[in-house]
Amino acid sequence: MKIATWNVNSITARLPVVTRWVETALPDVLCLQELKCMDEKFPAEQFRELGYNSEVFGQRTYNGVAILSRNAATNVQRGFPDDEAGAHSRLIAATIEGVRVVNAYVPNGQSVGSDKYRFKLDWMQKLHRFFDVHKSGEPVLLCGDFNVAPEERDVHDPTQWEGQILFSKLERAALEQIKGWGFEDAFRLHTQDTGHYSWWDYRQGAFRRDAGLRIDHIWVSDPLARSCKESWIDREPRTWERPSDHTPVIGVFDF
DNA sequence: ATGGTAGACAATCTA
Repeated sequence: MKIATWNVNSITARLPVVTRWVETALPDVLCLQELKCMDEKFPAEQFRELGYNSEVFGQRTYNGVAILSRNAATNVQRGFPDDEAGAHSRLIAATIEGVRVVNAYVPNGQSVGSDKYRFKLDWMQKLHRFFDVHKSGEPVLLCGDFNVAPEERDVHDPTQWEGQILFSKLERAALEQIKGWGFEDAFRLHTQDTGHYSWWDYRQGAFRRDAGLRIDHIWVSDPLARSCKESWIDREPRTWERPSDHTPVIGVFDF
């Protein structure tokens, strides 16, 4: 099973780039974030032609997540169980080939200490509690745009980023709390060095300078960690015309 | 020092 996660920053703007990548990468499962469109605008037919089923949790203008899969997705869950009407579309989960796949778009948080920062920390607490119903012996995979770089080696300039949004102490602690459920970072099962990033700001030539952060992740419970053959970040789509500011993260499992 | 760029959607908001 080959699974990928990608924040596409508008699926309608990014459709050419995403279909081009899918045609050669051929993931079995593709988790998308930041669709920026409602369910009825999602290009499900185009993905159907490429052989994918789409489970979509859209939202007008902001957010929106989807799980595309070659095989059937069952028990699809949209949002947190206690979400009220008008809650952000940031979470979708489905069972595919026996794996509980959870696709999360963690809030950006804007700036440390802001209302959006507190919303981010609250949302991450909710995500932590979301796994209360699962045991770490089950095959569970949590992926998406976590909007947090876990460690210094995931940041191009840790000194500059220390205490900033995406790399502040409380965000990293909240991430550790979620991980404490029993997750392992699939990417770090195989690669230990620095210089691997999944996001580069559109501004100030960040990609050209390789001024990136590793904020998109695939986390897995023990049964999946033991069957994880490879995990990498494919930075090629970030070099294409009209790219997303994020690039796909991939994991391959014998499962 | 509060920019810089991209997207949605029509004056700002979010990232």
